[in-house]
Amino acid sequence: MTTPRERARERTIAEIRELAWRHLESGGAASLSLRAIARDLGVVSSAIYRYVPSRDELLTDLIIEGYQDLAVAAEEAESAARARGEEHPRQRWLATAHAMRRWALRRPAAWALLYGSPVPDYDAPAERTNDAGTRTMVQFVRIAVEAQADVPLTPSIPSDDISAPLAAGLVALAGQVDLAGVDSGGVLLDPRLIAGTILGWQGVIAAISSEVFEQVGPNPTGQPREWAEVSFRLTADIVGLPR
Amino acid sequence: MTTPRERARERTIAEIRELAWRHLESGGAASLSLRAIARDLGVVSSAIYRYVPSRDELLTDLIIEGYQDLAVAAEEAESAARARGEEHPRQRWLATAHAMRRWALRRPAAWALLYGSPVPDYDAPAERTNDAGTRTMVQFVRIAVEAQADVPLTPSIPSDDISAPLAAGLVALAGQVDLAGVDSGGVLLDPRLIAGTILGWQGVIAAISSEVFEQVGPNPTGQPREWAEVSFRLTADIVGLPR
DNA sequence: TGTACATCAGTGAACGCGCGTTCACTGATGTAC
DNA sequence: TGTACATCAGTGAACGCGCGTTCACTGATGTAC
Repeated sequence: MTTPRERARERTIAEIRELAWRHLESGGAASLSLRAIARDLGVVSSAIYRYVPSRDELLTDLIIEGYQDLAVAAEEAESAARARGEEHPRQRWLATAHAMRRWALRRPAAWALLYGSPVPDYDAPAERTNDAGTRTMVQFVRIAVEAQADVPLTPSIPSDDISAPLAAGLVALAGQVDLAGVDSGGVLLDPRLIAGTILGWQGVIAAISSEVFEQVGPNPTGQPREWAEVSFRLTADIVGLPR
Repeated sequence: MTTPRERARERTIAEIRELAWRHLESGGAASLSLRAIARDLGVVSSAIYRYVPSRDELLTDLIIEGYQDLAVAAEEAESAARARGEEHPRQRWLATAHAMRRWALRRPAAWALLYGSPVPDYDAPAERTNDAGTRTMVQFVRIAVEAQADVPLTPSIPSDDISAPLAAGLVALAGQVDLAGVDSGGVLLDPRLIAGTILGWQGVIAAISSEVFEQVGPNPTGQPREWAEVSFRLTADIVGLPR
């Protein structure tokens, strides 16, 4: 049961977030300023402190919101691919990757906030951002695990490349991730599969960052989407998803 | 023939660069301030304008210097590997990648400046940074080309994955890079090799960024060097360097 | 239903801080005759 | 070798800007009796 006052409050908070994103999109995290938001809100600068405890808190909220929004886009794209009849794990993997890329191109500054260099003078509290931050990774893990249930995957990582301590570290790492909704049946404990999935996920992010941040210059190949597709296919190969 | 005054001037400029790096290392590009440098230099704030035309110019200089320093470290590491008897292209590729990683771990903020998200309110003038920025890439290209002269490489990119327009784009891209010192003999015009090298280079950078920016959390596997080695080997596979 | 009180949104001034850049200047170091 | 002048490093004040955060306050909106 919400009172009108509560609803007004919610609306104001939502508007603050929206304005914050707009500033972020145009000027980067360093130029996110509570005073500027207050100005846009048509309110005196001290008034935002009714709604936001501090600049850093707002940033943390935005980061979490960004991860969630990205993950939702990625999950919806996978569902849509399934609905379209693209049910092979590889197709779903690629659909997920392309959805992440589209999201990044639509919101480059948001992408930079999530996957660019850390914001100076700000430390993201890992205990609050971790679950949201690993959600896309979990999605890739789920795809890999479900594929594994069908056909044994052969990640393109030679077994010899992974020492016993590293294998142990990978298993421990997998244990830290919130794998709700992933029915692993113990499969995930295969260090090569964990390694492949993480590296695949990392590869997807890398390809997107390279394009968004224009590391090789603007539109280097002239065929950005296809170029991304080539990269993404390689990441699927790393995990060993059959072609 | 340099006068004492000129030498003093050079020393001051060098000191400014050094202080700038120190600030960069501790606070990121956004917190690079001419005033702060002046303070450390023991001089009034307006005096730096004797040596530096503006903040943005200084940033550009630092970026170029960073790329060059990284490239020198990478090139020296490859030479050292050769001198050690590690002459196989794959060994040299890995030695180069590891050198880049060590550089990034030693100078994380410098790495962020080069390969992190773009600095807000600053546009790097591509015509001044490009040559330095592609120098490590050229090194990988050289290794690939020299390997190709020995044994034909088979990049792990199916030919079918590259359309005619993309192939043309890749060839054009290769033409833009300063390939001084690389005797290609026309080999580089193979789009798959170009694609593989770029993706391999990109993969090396991605693996390093992931570690430096702690994208999967701090020290996720417990075996950072070995984990990097696994990633780097995959990048060598992409280019098709024989094991 | 009417009144007294509590809650909350928003105000306005202020604190203390930092920044890039310009400008007229002093005084030391170099150069030309 | 000595003097007159030019060059250059560094000063100090200022302009105009922005920021996060605190604090005592007004006035409207809600709540309890």
